[in-house]
Amino acid sequence: MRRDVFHAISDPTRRAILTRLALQPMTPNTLAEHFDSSRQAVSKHIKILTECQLLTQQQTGREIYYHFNPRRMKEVVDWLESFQQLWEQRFSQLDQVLKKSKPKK
Amino acid sequence: MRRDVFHAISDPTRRAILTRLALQPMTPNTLAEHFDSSRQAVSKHIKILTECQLLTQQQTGREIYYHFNPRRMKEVVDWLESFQQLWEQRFSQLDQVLKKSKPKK
DNA sequence: ATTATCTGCTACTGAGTGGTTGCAATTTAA
DNA sequence: TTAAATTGCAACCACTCAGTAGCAGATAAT
Repeated sequence: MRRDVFHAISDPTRRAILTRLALQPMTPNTLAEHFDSSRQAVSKHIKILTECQLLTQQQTGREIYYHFNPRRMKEVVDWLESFQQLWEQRFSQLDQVLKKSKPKK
Repeated sequence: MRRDVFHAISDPTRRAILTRLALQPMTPNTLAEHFDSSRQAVSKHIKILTECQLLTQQQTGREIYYHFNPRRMKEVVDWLESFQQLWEQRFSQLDQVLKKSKPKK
């Protein structure tokens, strides 16, 4: 089963959950109150987010607080940055081609 | 049918396609030669990427060159940046709490 | 004119997804 | 001790997804 960060943030509900938990750690129950989805649906999203280490657990009694873990989000940031770099590099190569062809005219 | 950028980049093959096309515009056939997937599979990914405007077409004769369109990728960058901002803001709020509680000790 | 090439579209298949329901385990409250 | 609360897990359902195979339209080559 695929459990990578890109897949995790592809769902809008999961992105909303991440936003909530980035502001404040919460238990599944209190988290579910902020969404239209049921507790079980939210819990399933939490499981996916935990499995790819975007969330960490902190149990106190029967309650479990879930915290956002920014370390894994870096994977996405890194990909985007390298992609942007690639894209800009392509244009600089294009510039070189244009400079080389300029003297010919 | 869900056709947003986050879903589009959730597939590793599609990310590889985007990387290829960011370097150099290509036709589906030549693009498929760089992957293990069949032409039809690649073509399906191209369709998805085109529908969410991550790719643009440029037809010349019977060949269609697909170009990467960086504008839509900004949606992901923006979300990540606002998320990062949120995350850092949370810590600054935490700092304020710590500052307020410090005098008490 | 006929054949080959390039491409998109549709139907199909197996796997995965999001959601719901019910249940069991653990912890807290009465 | 008994009842309520919090949570995770498994089974199920309708839907989507990635991939394959076959076909049709348009263009290029012979």
